[in-house]
Amino acid sequence: MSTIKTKISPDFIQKAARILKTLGHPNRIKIVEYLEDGEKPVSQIQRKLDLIQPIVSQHLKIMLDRGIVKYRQEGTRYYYSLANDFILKILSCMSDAQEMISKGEWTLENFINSN
Amino acid sequence: MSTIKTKISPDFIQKAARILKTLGHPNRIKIVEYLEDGEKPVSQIQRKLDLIQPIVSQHLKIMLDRGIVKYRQEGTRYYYSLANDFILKILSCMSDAQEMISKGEWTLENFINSN
DNA sequence: AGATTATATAGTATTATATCTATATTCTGC
DNA sequence: GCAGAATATAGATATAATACTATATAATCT
Repeated sequence: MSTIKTKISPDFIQKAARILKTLGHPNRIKIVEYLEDGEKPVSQIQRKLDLIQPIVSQHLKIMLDRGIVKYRQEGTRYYYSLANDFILKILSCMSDAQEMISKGEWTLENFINSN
Repeated sequence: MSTIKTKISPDFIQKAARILKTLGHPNRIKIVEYLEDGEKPVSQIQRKLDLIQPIVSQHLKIMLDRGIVKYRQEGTRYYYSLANDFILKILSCMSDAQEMISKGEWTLENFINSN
């Protein structure tokens, strides 16, 4: 019950929404998590997540455009990495949520009204 | 450069994505922020955010279904509030991001490849 | 130069979201 | 019971996101 007092400035709200929306996809979360311990070439991400190559490239492009990841090219390999460690804070926040939910302190889905 | 070490369990990733995606809309962020200091009836949210009523109700419904908000009915009024203060942590995380960006420590958009 | 590898990009079909308008529901006061 | 207020819900439509297939690019190796 701590008083958190958020204040996101009105013109930042659009950007904040964009960041959250971008992270709001399972594969992109997985990619970010996988990049946590350093840069990885596309092929390695692909194998790790068991996805076809264009899917990986497309998700990476989305995250590139939105400043979530960056890359470094070396020959024919593109090494992707997190543009900013900050992104991990959001994920670590989510792993806190996971804990709350597993402890039953938060019931995520409203099953009465579930879509 | 702190080592954050996220670990979100594979079966929680879907849920995490859903939460983030749900918050990934400007109006929903605004609603959550507005609910920060306590429950509010729909009409008040509507006036505050300058939106038409069905839009507000629909966003509230989405967040209700996903366990972000809850409500309490009193007569013809529906008082909505945050289902869990935890959501605010995510927003406070975003206000940190805002600060980083304003300080130039993070360049969000990749303007070369912007879509 | 030709073949191969790694990756990006284009095009497309499918599905999900968002917004709007219109209408239904539910409660209250008369 | 009727009128009005507050809110929900339905339906239509527009837009965006996703995933897939196919193809292009670009570097490397022979």
